[in-house]
Amino acid sequence: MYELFFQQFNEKVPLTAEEQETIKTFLTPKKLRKKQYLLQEGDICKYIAFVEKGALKSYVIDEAGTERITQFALEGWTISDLYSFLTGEPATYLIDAIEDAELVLISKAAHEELLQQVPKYETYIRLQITGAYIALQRRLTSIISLPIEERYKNLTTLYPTIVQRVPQHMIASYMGLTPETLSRVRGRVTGRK
Amino acid sequence: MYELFFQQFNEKVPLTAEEQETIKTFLTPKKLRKKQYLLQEGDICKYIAFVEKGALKSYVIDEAGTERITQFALEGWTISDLYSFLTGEPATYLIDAIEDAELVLISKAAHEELLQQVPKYETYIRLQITGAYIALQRRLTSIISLPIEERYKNLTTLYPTIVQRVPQHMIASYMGLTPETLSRVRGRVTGRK
DNA sequence: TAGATTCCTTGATTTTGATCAATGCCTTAG
DNA sequence: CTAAGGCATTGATCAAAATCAAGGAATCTA
Repeated sequence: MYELFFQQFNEKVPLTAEEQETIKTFLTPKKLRKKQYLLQEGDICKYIAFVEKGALKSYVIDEAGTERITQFALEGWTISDLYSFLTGEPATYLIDAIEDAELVLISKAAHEELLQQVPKYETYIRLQITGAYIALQRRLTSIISLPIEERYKNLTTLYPTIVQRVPQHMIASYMGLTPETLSRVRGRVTGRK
Repeated sequence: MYELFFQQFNEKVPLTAEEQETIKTFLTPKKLRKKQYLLQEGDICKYIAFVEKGALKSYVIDEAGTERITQFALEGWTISDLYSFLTGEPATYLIDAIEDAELVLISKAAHEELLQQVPKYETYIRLQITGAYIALQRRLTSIISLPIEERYKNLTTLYPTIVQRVPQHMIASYMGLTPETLSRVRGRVTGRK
C-alpha cells in the first residue's frame, strides 16, 4: 500500500524507515469509481490526493455549461484544489475520476502535522509544487505563444500517456478547443506525413 | 536596503534579528535601467529576483518574432526562469525591465546554502511558490474558461496596478491578443456602461 | 443481442479575432 | 523646439475556430 507514493517521495527526498512509518500514519487510502467525484462544486477541498492508480481530472463549468478541464492526474500525479485546501474557501474546481482510481489522501490536519513533525515532508511538498509550477508555466507559455498544431504535438510528446488514455473531447477541453477543431487539427498533424 | 523583501518575508515567516542578518549576507542588490535585460535568450538563469522597486516582464519570442509576455513583476513580486535556475539548462524565457528597477538577487549558491542553513527560508520559498502556482492556475483557468472581456475585467480587478502602469500593448501580449483586439475589447468594456 | 450512449469525424455556415493600413496623440531625444 | 518614434485607436478585409448539423463506429448495458 502506498507503493508509488513512497517510491516517488523517496526519489525526491530519501526517507528512513521510521520517517516512512510516521508519514504512513497520516495517510488515508481511497478508491473512486469512474465518474465519481472527489470534489464537488462549492465544497471545501479537504484533501491533497496522490494518484496510485487510475486517472482523474479537475475542471470548471463555464457559463455555457461546458466542462473546461484544467488538469489531468494519472498515476504518480497529485491533484487538489490547492487554494481551497489551504484557505478553507469553497472550491472553484471540480474533481472526478475518468477511470476507476486508487488514491492516497492527505487531509488538511495531516498536512499541517506533517509540516511540523517531518522536515522532509516540507521539502517534498516544496519540490512537488515547484514541479507543478514549472509544468503549468510551460503549458501557459505554449498556449499564448504556439499555434494549435504545435501545442498538440507538444502535448503528445510531453504526455503521450494522457493523449492515449484520455478521450479526445477531454483533450480538446483541456486545450480550450472544441472537439471538432481538435479532430481537424489531428487530421492535419497525424494524417499527412 | 531590502526593506520590502524582509517585510514580505516576515509577513509570511517571522524572522529573528539574527536570522535576518544571516539571510542578508546571501543577498545581492542590483539596479536595472528600463529595457535592460536581467536574463537573455539562451543564458542560464543565475538568480531569483525580488522586485523592490520598478517593473519587469518575462517573455518568449514566437516564430513570427513577436514578444509573448508570460509574467509581469512589480514591487513585491519575484521573477525568474525557475526551470533554468534549478536545472542549469539554458533559459526559455527572457526577462527585462519595463521601468527602472531595484532588485534583490538570490544566486543559485545562495539559494542552496539558505535551504541548508535557514529552515525558515525553505518555508518562505514553499509559500512563495505556492502563491505563484495558485495565481498561475487562476490565470490559466480564466484563459480557457472565460470570454476575453471577462478576462480583461478580471485582470483589472485582480491587478489594477499592472493595468495602470503597463502599456496596453504589453497587456495585450500578456493576454495572448493583438493590441488592436485589446483596444476594441476595452472600448466595449469601458466605453458603454 | 438489441438499444442506447458515447465518441469521433466531416461538412456548411457563422462568428471572432488577426492582419493590413492609416491617423493622431504624446513623449522624448537631438 | 522640432522631428521621430512609440502608442492607442479605428476601419476594412481575411483567416481561423466555433457553431450547427448529421452520420457512423465502438462500447456499455439491460
